[in-house]
Amino acid sequence: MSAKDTISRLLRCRAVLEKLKLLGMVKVYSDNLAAAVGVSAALVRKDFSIFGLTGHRRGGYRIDDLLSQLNRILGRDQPLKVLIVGCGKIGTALMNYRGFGTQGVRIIAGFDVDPEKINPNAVPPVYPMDDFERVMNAEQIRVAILATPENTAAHVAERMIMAGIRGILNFAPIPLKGGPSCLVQNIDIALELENLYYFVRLGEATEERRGK
Amino acid sequence: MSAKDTISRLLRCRAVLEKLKLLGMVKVYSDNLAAAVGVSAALVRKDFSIFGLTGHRRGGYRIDDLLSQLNRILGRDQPLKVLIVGCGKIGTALMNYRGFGTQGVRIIAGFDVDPEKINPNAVPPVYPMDDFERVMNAEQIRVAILATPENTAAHVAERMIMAGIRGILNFAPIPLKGGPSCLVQNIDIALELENLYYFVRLGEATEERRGK
DNA sequence: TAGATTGTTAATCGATTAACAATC
DNA sequence: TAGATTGTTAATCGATTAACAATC
Repeated sequence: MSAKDTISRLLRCRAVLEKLKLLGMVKVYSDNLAAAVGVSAALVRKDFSIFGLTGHRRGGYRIDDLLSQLNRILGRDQPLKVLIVGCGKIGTALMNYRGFGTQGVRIIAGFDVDPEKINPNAVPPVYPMDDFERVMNAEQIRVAILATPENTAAHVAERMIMAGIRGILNFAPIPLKGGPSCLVQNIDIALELENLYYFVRLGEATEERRGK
Repeated sequence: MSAKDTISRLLRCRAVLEKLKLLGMVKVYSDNLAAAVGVSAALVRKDFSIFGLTGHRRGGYRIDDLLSQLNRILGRDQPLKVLIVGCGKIGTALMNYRGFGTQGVRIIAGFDVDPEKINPNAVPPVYPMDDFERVMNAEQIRVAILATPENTAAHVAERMIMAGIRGILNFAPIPLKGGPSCLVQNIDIALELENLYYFVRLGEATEERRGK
């Protein structure tokens, strides 16, 4: 899906632009952005043109302008509020993840069925799973991270979807399918490792062949 | 990159096949696999044909045969040994991740610069970063997970690559680029959430329009 | 002006799908 | 045999790139 890839690239452009701005830079060329994001300059301009992001012929792009246009498109007005379901190791790690603060992601609460994990006074608080629907509605949240063990993941996801969650980032070690009312993005860590390993071995195989 | 996608699909097919085998099933059709993996049957057969995986006209595929052929291609002979660099919240969570055991991924050790994190008696053990090269060579490891904070990630990655690591799965909240000797797969959690959120909002927008 | 960069169009490339002959 | 499924080819689809006129 290219729409997805286009948005990914725009998000990465935004991250780069924010860093450039902090460094005090004022303008940037498609060439610079492309190098920073790791794609071709033509593709950066193409992505921009899809959303009507414009610069100045000969003069590149004003970083401020580009950022405010990107923020309008990508929605950076309010922070992205997220719930975490499953407060085991991974869930807990994500509760206080450093990478979120800078990116405008805010973890509002965690949920678990294990009474020992509950702690409404922590920041973010951890509530019993029974409170999920209530908190979700009270805070108007539509995106959640799923981080339960494999055996409960599908069941829990169903409950979240029933409650009205529209997007799930799934860290459970089993891929889930979305549905008409809910998008699912699976993060399959074991699969990523095995995929990486395949190409590592492939590279070694071709190296050996060359070496001969 | 399709090669990457093809391998991902084959890995997912393998995972499905292993479950079917546990259930006592003997044969499977491209149709079944496709539904389980969430792609078209034609694509499953296409992926198979790229690697010469064959079944029986009219008779589908024998699960045992397919599994052993897939294992040959994807390399399931020995477990995939992995090191983790950075034993903060995320790194520690991955140290004992349940999803790895079943998939043949084995975390051999973790590393950190913080003396308080060191524990050579834990399973897996956590060593000082100074021991990285030694352990990597002793265990013949080529793939590692990077889970340090943003500010040290690039520097640490460089050290890992110098040491001879060939593949890095990067959980640090800053995308890294690979190089000729090392592949990098970035897991950018904030970006995944923002991407998901974009399409959630997009869906809501079109729903509203329909509602009118 | 001369030179450089954008914005966009057309060309290319590659992945997926459709379709069907082969065949069990 | 009749029917169903594979393996593969050709068609389609879509994303990326190349190229260049517009223009600052």
